[in-house]
Amino acid sequence: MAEGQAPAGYRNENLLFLTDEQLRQGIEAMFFAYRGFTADPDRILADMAYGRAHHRAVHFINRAPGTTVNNLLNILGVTKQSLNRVLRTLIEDGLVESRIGKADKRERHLFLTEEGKALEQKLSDAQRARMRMAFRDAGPDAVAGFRRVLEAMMDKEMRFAYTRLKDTTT
Amino acid sequence: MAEGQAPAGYRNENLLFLTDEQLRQGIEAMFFAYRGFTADPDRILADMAYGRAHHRAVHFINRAPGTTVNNLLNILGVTKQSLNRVLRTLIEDGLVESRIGKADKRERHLFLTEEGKALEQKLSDAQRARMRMAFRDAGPDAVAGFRRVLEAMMDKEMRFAYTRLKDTTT
DNA sequence: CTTGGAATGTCAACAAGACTGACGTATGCT
DNA sequence: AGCATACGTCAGTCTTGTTGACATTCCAAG
Repeated sequence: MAEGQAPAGYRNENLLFLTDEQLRQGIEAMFFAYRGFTADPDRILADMAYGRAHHRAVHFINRAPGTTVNNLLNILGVTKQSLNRVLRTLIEDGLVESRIGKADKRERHLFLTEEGKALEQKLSDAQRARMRMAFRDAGPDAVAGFRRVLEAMMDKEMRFAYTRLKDTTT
Repeated sequence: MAEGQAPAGYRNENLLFLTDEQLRQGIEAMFFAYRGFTADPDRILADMAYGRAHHRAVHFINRAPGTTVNNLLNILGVTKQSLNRVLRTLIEDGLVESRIGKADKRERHLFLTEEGKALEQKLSDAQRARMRMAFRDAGPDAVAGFRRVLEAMMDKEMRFAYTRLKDTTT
C-alpha cells in the first residue's frame, strides 16, 4: 500500500516528506515502548491487590497534593465512577487521605499518607530507572526530540494539563 | 523528594545528570502522548463492536500476512486465549482469514480479507495522520531522537520484535 | 509402529477496569 | 427558594486481560 511514492525521509527546504512506512515505524515504536514503560510498575502492582489505575491515581496525587477529585478526573480522563472505585480502596487501605475542602466544603482534597508515599516511591523508582537508562542511552539531544514529538502528539487539553503540571513544579 | 540536588539537565563531558523531575516529566509526557496516540482509532472502533485489541491484531496481521497465532501472541504480549477471542470475532465477521498450515497443520496462518484491509486502512490512516502532524511539528531531528529514546525504553525481546518488523519491510 | 510429551489452538469461567445511567446528599450561588 | 456543582454510590454492561481444561497435531524415543 502506497509503496515507494516518496523518497524515504526526503527533505526539501522546510517540507518534510514522511512515508507511510516511517510513520508506521513510529507507531510501532510507540506501541512497544509503552509496554516497556508500564512493565516494571505493573510487575510490582501484580503482587499487591492493585493495578495500573491505582498507580496513575497515586502518581498524580503525589504530583499535585491536595488536588480535588474533579481535577484528577480531568487529568486521568476517566469517569468518576471508575476513579471512585480505585480511590475508595486506596483510602480504605490508608494510602490516600481525603480532606473536605475549607473554602468549598463540597470538594475533597486528596493527599498521600506516609504509606501512600512509600508506594509511590517504589513504583516511580522502578519507572524512573527505566526512563533514566533510556535517556542515557539515547543522549540529551534525543531526549529533547523525544519530548518535542510527544508533546506534539498529545490532544490539546492534555498538552495543557501536561505543561501546567510541568510548570507548577520546583 | 530529592529536590534540586543536581542542576537541571546539566551535562558534563559524557555524563548526563538527570533529575527525578526531568524523568518524571518524561513519564508524564509518555502517559499523555499515549492517550493521544490511541484516541483516533479508539473513536472509530467505538462505533463498531471492536476495541483496541482488534486494532492491534489487524495491524500486525496486515504488517506480516501469513503470520501464525503463536507469532502474533509473542508480538502482542497477551495470552493465546485473550487473542483468540478477538481473532474469533474478526474471523466470524470476515475481516480475517485463518488458513491451516501446510507444513505444520497445527499452525494457523492469518490473513486480512479485503474487508479487513479496508478497516486496517481506516484505522491506520487516522493514527498516521496524528503521527505525521507530530513529526512535522517537531522536525526531523526530533523524530530521530524520539525513535532512539523509544527503542531504548523497550524490553529486549520487544526491541528485537520491533527491529525485525522494521527490517522486513522494504 | 506406537506411545508419550510438546506445541498449537479452542472453549469456559472469571476478574480488572473501563463505561453509562440513575439517584442521593451536601454545598454554593443567584 | 431554587438551581447548579461536587462528590459518592448502586446497578449493569463491555472489553480485555487472566487460568484451567481439553482437542488436535507433530515428533522423537523406545
